Order: sequence, then C-alpha cells, then structure tokens
Amino acid sequence: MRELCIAVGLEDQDLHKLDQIVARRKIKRGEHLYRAGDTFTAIYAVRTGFFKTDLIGDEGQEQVTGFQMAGEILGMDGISTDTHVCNATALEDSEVCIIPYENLETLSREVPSLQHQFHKFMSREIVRDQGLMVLLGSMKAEERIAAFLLNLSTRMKARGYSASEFHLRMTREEIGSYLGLKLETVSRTLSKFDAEGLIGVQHKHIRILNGQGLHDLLDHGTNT
Amino acid sequence: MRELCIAVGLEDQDLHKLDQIVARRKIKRGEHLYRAGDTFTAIYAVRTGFFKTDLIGDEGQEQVTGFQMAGEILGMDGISTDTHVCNATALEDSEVCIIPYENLETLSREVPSLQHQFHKFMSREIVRDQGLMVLLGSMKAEERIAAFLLNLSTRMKARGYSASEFHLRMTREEIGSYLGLKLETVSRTLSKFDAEGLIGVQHKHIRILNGQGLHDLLDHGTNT
DNA sequence: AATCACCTTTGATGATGATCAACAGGGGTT
DNA sequence: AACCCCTGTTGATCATCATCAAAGGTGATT
Repeated sequence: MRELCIAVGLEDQDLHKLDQIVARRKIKRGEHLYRAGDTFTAIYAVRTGFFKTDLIGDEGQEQVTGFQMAGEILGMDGISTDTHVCNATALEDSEVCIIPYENLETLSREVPSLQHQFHKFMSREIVRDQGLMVLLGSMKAEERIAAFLLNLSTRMKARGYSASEFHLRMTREEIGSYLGLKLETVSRTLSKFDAEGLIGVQHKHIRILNGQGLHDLLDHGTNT
Repeated sequence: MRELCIAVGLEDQDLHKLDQIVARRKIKRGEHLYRAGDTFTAIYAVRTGFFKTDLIGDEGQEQVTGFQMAGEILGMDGISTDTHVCNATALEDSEVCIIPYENLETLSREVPSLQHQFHKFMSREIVRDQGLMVLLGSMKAEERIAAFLLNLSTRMKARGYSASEFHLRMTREEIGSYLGLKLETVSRTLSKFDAEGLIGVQHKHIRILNGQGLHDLLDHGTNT
C-alpha cells in the first residue's frame, strides 16, 4: 500500500484505514476499466501497466484525452455527474487499486492529509488538462510531438525507468488523437526526428538521443 | 449567500458556517483576481461579472483557458502546487466571493454535503477541460465558433439572461486564443455566419438567429 | 512456416487556416 | 468636434497539415 500514490504522507494508522477500503483489480490489455456512461462508484489508482482515456464525440469520433501510468489516478471525471464521461482502456496488462468513492469521502473527513492529497490530485488533473489545451491550441506538429516525447520521458524517469529509452504502448493513431494530429503526421514527424538524430525510432521502441534538441524545438517556434 | 453556487443543497446552519469563512471582493475591469505564480490561498466564486483565465507559455504566448461567469469557480488550479498556474482577469467590473482554502477544507470535513459539492465542482472543471480538448483536437474553425456561441448561449440562459442575444465581453483575439484560432479567422467566421443568417453580428453584440443551424454544423463535419 | 490483420511508412495532392497587409469603425479623451 | 488608439474587417498569398493512396513490416494465429 505504501506506494499507492494518493497515500503519500499518511501516518501508519491512517494508511491502515485506507487499506481497508481499497481493493484491487487486474485488467487485461484491451479491456475497459470503465466506459462512458457507466455509473461512477470509485476512482482508480494505477498500480502497474498503462491506460488510455478517451471520449467519444457525438458522431463516434474518438479523442484520446490522456495516457496514465503507475501512480496516476483514473476516474475523477465521474464525480461531477455520478457517471463516467470517458472510457478507460488498458493498453497493456495492468492492475489498479479500486478506491470506492463514498468511502474515500468518509475517510477523508477523518484524515485531513488524505483529504488534501485527494484535492491535490484533482487539481493536478486540471492543470494537466490545461497544459494540453495550450499544446492543442498553440503548438505546431513538431512541437507537439517533441513535448509528448519529453513528457513521457519525464514520467518514465520518475518511475525509475530509463528516461532515454522506452516502449510506446499506444499506436500512432492514438498519439495523433491525443495531440490533435493525424497518424500520418505523427509517423512523418517521428521519422524526421529520427533522420535528424534527435531520437531513434524502431517501431514502438524510442530512444531519446538529443533531449536538449527536442527542448529547443519547444522554446522557439512559438507565436507572439 | 444562498445563491453562492457551491452552497447548493446546504442546510441553513451549514450555510451559516460557510458564510462565516467567506469574504467578498470587487474587481474592476482589466484587473487581475490573481496571477500565475501567486501563492494559492483561496478559491473564488464569481458573484457578478465576467472573467477570463489564461496561461502564459514559456516564451510569452498567451493562451486563454476559460471564461467564467456568475456562479462559476476560479482558482482550483492552485491547489496542486500551492501556486496559481494561470492568471484570472476581470473582463468587466465584477465581484467574487473569496473562499479561503484552508477553511474550506476544515469546514468540508464537518459538512459532507459541502465536501461533495466541492468535489463536484473540481470534477466539473476536469470534464469542461476535456470537452475543450476535444474541440481543440478535432474540430474545424466553423465548428469551434459554433460550439463556442452555443455554449455561451446556454450559460447565459441558465443565468436568466437571453439565450439568443448577448454581448461578448472578450475580444476576437481572446476568443481565438481560447479556440486555437487566429483573430482574423474568428472575425471571418462570424462574418460568414452573419451572411448565412445563422447569427447577427454587430461588434460585440451577438444575436443567435438559427441555433439549430449552428447545431447542425457540429453534427456533421466531424472526422471518422 | 504461412497467412492474415493491423500498424506503420512514405509519397503526391489539396484544403484549411495562418500570415501579411491595408483600411474602417468606435469609444474615449482632451 | 477632432484626434487617437484599440478592435475589427477584409483581401491575397502561403505554409502546414489532412487526405488519398499504395506498399512494406510485424506479430499473432492456425
């Protein structure tokens, strides 16, 4: 339990209380953790694996709204209307902690540090979404891809994996959907970065060869 | 106090407690409610007026992340790091309720319905942001403008104003920034809608003449 | 090992919206 | 009333990325 993200900073006794309301669940690759329209009952903390969340627009167009890895929280979109508005799908065999929402509210009334931690996670999600809005609203294709790769790299590193070499769990199409680009543009841009020596691309295996070079792409091509 | 959005559904006695921690503040047009980098101490409920929030990217490019009107909450981005990440600016003379965050956490431990209401507002913000991500990631210029106008119309109506006739508080440039478009594109698209009889445009005064027509723009031009 | 489905790459073309530029209109101030 | 600045409109051109199309790779399944 100690590694459960939302439990950071809890006292032993409080951790034990949290432990009692939490269950676990394994999700196989390709399975849904929840779907848009499902009744909201719990939020989920990713223990292992990799997820995507997506929204289906009114006419069936899919838009990926996020990729979640170990330590990240899923499902907070459901609190607002007691119904999940997005789908959550495992992109590899995964395991989550199920945190029943009613119990979480009750417990966080007893444990201020848990309450505060939960609020921070909600707020972090808001900040993350707004960062993506800036990306979608003002960056060009190359900047989006560079930002995406650097973001993934940072998150991998924070989890003890290599920051410079990793496997993409998602397809080019899913990346494109997330970044507001078509899959061909994603593929082309990755090829270009590869040709320029910024990264090495072999299928889904990515090596960051010149992180600074990727950073430089972000710091210049912006509009006034 | 009763109209304070976050207070919906509270008992009289709880409302009184909330009342005791809340203060008010007037903000003149053009003034900041808070700025990026300010220490986070409170969230704000708009009582009257109109705000925009924006994020300044690493090289000074502004991106509007939202427009807030009466009953909407500002500042929840700050919980995550105890620092506001965006600016909030009044677009007309306005008044807000100041809800000191520490007091809110304390009180919401005593008042479950307040706690739940607060969580709903955070979640609603997440859902709103994700809706905007879909707009930015997959809609064309005309669809974005149509969606924007309809969204404004709906929110005006919910507050008792006319849904078919209202004043824009923001400039074309701010609309463009919000929608990921340039101001010229915003202007051109509004002119086109006007020419087609969908709306009437006189400077910042907008009349919705054919709401269904605007809706139809959304329901078709989407990608597979 | 062979087949198949899916993912990816790459090329050619075209549409959308950005950019550059000039001008018009309002609102406020003196 | 005259002026000025800010905001908005409109036109012409151009860059970016979407679209259409074809072919090559990979991994899974039989």
